[in-house]
Formats: sequence, C-alpha cells, structure tokens
Amino acid sequence: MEQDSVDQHVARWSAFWENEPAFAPEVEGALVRMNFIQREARRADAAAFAESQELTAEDYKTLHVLMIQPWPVEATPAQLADGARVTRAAMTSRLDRLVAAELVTRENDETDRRRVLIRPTAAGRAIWSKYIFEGMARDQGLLKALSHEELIQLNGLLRKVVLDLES
Amino acid sequence: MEQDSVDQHVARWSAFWENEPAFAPEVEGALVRMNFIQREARRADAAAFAESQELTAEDYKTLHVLMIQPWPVEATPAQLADGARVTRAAMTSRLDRLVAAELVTRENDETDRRRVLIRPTAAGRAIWSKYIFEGMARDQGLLKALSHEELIQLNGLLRKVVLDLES
DNA sequence: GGAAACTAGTTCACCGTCTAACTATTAGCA
DNA sequence: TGCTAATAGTTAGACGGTGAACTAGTTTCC
Repeated sequence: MEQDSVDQHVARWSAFWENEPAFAPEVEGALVRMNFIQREARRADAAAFAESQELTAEDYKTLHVLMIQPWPVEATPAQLADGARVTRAAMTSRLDRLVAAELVTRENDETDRRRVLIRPTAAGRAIWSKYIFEGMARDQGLLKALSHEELIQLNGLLRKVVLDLES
Repeated sequence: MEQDSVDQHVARWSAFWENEPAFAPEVEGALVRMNFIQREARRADAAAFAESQELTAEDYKTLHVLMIQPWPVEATPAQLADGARVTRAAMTSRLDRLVAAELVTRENDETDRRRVLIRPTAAGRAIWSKYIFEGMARDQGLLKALSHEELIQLNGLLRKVVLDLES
C-alpha cells in the first residue's frame, strides 16, 4: 500500500528508538493518524463557520447540544455545559452571545427558581438545520476513502478500544 | 459484540434521523469513537503532568518538538511553533516559561541576527527522557484492547483515510 | 419549623492562545 | 549601491476558557 506522511513519521521515529523495545510503531501510527483526521475535521468545521460569519463552531456546538435534547427542546445551562464539555462558567458567556444573537431564549424556571431554561428561537432552529447537514456532509467527505464494509470494520476495532476504556 | 456508549449514541441519533438518508451511522460512529479515544489520551496526559507539577503537557510538547530535531538538537521559535501547532506569539511565551525553568536556552544566531536558537539544557533533556517513556506506556495502555494484528488492520484503514485527505 | 447542606447559575481574576502591529535584520534587484 | 520586499521574533490587546468565590433558592432531617 502507498505510504502516507505518518508512515514517514513512524519510520523516523523507529530509527530514533532503534533497539528500544518500549516503542510500539503501530500504536504511534494509529494515534497519530486519528489525531490527523480529527485535526482535519476541526479545521474544516472552523473554516465553514468562519466563512459564514453567523456564528462560531463553538457556539454552533452549544446550539447543537440544545437541539438534540428530547422533546420539548429545552435545557439548563448545566446540561448544555456537560454536553459541550465546557464549564458552567464558560456556558454562561456562550449563552450570553447566543441570547444576544437571538438564537436562544433564557427564561427562569418557575417550578425551581434557581434554574434557567434555554430554548431555541425560530432563528436558532433555522441556523441549526442549515448547518447540521453541511456538517454531516463534511464528516462523510472525511471518511470517503473507506467503503461501507471498511467503515464497519473500523468501527469494530474502535469499539473494542472504547469498550476497554469504558470498563 | 458488546455495545459501547457510542452504539447507544448512534442508535438515538439514527432514530432522530429516521428516514433521513443524509445521516451515515458508521461515519458518525467512527468519528465519535476517535474523538472519545483522543479525549481520553489528552485527559491522561494532562493528569500525568498535573500530578508532576514540573511542567504542563503543553510545555512538555514544546520540549518534545525540540528534542526530536535532527542533530544538533536546536531549533528556532518558528520551527517549534510549527511543530507544536501554535502561533509564534504563543511560542514566545511558552519559551519564556521554559527558559525561566532553565529547561532550554535562548541564544542569538550570529550568522542571521534576526534568528534565535533554542537548545535544551541538561535539565531539559533529563525531564524529556523522564516523561517520554511514560507517554509511550500511556499510549500503549490506551490501545491495549487490540492485538498486534488488529493494530496493523486499524492502521491500514486509517492510512487509507489519511492518504485520501493528503492528496 | 428552622438550621445545615446541597444545588444552579453567575461573576471574578487569571491564563494561554490568537490576530495584528511593530522592530530589527536580511535578501532581491534595478 | 541603495530602495523595497520579505522574514524572524516580540509585543499589545482581545477573547474564550478555567477554578474559586459568591448569591439565591431548595432539600434534608432533627
């Protein structure tokens, strides 16, 4: 099979660690390749949102986490922070921006007055559905080199890793 | 095969997009799993360096990029910035810290007086070799669920993706 | 019923990164 | 040779994130 840039990296690296049994070329290669793919994914996402000027990839992520809530589509800042993997403090300022852009509303929950409920506006729903399909297309483009069967094979291998890490 | 958390995510997601042909469960699954593994890797790295108190994972990365230069082990801030994938401005402040910690030296290049040459100190070399093997062990632990043959298979699939993205 | 513990969200100070502007030096070329 | 353009590094200001402290409201339990 043709070599990619990671093969070269691993070859240099293997030469560097010659006679060093602790170095595992296949582990290095797999992790560097996954890193490469993820970086490319983030780069493409950031480029798509930079072009649009409407919102950042981060703010889209917040909106996305909100939109995929089970019906009714509403969530607390804490839930959104967990989903977007940022702190609640960071979510406060993300929501400030989304509220200012009128993509979500922030209302007090009258049944528990500590809580705040976030709901998408019509504009927020529209923006989300505008970008969600573009994102899917980008993701599929990223892995377009693999056949359906190869994708299933890849998921099988990755599932083993994830199951091990989750146990 | 047993299900991992990503299978559940993909199942919910598939139900959400029922009758929506644009959604590709295997693509979503593979990317989410790679994301999971990378996040776990970063988490473990950050934990290892947080425990040590000697330097951050980011500053280690800088030192690492410096140490893997071909002999003689020296580099300009620009080279290090490229290797660590941060801007030169960010590298300036990273180097301030490493110089203050006496892990690297910063000298003017007399043949091109715009340039600065960064070299590791003895302490810098020592710290790097202390952590490099721990990092390799963490990486191998991350993928310990896969046999050698499975690792080769995984690299084969990922190589196809990387080659496609590089072309 | 009321004190203590817990929970939700926000504010604050700090940190690391980014972009853009700036200084100093070198290279290109009429 | 002497402008002009390009290059290396740093600095300045803004931004988004973090953890800790804080306010307000709710739950627990004697």
